[in-house]
Amino acid sequence: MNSVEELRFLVLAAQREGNRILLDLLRPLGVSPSQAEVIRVLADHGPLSLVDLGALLVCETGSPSRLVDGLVAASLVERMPAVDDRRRVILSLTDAGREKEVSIREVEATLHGFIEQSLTTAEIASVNATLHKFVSGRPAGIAVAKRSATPGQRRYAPST
Amino acid sequence: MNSVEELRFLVLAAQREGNRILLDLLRPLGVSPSQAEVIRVLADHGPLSLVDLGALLVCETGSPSRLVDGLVAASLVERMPAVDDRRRVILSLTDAGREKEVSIREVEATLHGFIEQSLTTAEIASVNATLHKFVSGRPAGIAVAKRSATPGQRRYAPST
DNA sequence: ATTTTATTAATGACATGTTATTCAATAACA
DNA sequence: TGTTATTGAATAACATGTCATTAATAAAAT
Repeated sequence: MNSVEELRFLVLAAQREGNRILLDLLRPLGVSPSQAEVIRVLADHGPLSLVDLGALLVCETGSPSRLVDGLVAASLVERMPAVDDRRRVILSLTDAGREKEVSIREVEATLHGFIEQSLTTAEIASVNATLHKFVSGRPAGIAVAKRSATPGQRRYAPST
Repeated sequence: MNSVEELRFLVLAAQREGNRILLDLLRPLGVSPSQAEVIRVLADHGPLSLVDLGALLVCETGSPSRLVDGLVAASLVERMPAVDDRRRVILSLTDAGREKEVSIREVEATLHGFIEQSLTTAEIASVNATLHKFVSGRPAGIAVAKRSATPGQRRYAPST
């Protein structure tokens, strides 16, 4: 197997193994990795329509209707019709959603701890730079860029 | 967003975007990326039982019964009961499967060309080394290691 | 103003990824 | 040998990821 092919499968392997770890860590919270991403994006980027949410998600292309369905059913996300455009729906976290987000951040911190145990800061920065080159310009790359431009760790208490 | 979190999403983004490119390239062949992986593994690693195949796949954990189902339905893979152990099933490529494999290798070469346009050889080697550290010891990492230990490009003509 | 085009969200369809369960066949063991 | 434990494959169930289609609304064009 040449290096490029190995890269393909190592990226796939890293995604799968990371997802499985996250799956295990999130199981007690009753949310999936994709659902956790939605909750984190809604927490960080305020109320969003479905398309705007979709543009910030890495986990899925297109409009994440079904993904949001599950979160609404779990009373973690609220759907509100937009006042100025009745096609649009505005999504925001409920109180329960905001509480869930705190737990999700704790789980993510645990996962990040695991990752930092196997990789050095320099290695992480190097991989980030290279992968960024590959995905830049594509939807998932744009989503990551938009989100990494904003603070992931909340600097102030929630405005609620 | 800190570097570790960015790493998580860049790995996810790279996997998703790469998969979408492969999906498009494979569409004319009528096989999915996962099915293509099965065909490549069967071609390179000879007849295998379902569990042995599963151990070489990165795309899935557990025994890939359903994945193989589709390939058997498409007459690309053959199921044969093992003579010494009637629980086991021996999977091998049909003639059509071997022809399909040739096309799959061409598609992969195209994809690898795309990747090599955005990344240098040194970058690829560096990412590979780092991601390998992360997945080593885990099932998907073991699968990659086993497969990269064998020649991915066929050196001799098929024995058929 | 009316028609046409574009956008938003929802829905259905199909293959995947994961997990748990079931059943047959083999292995281990008393 | 007879019983129990383990293994291999198949199956079912549920949420995902992708794509196509549809209905309602808004925007653009004539």
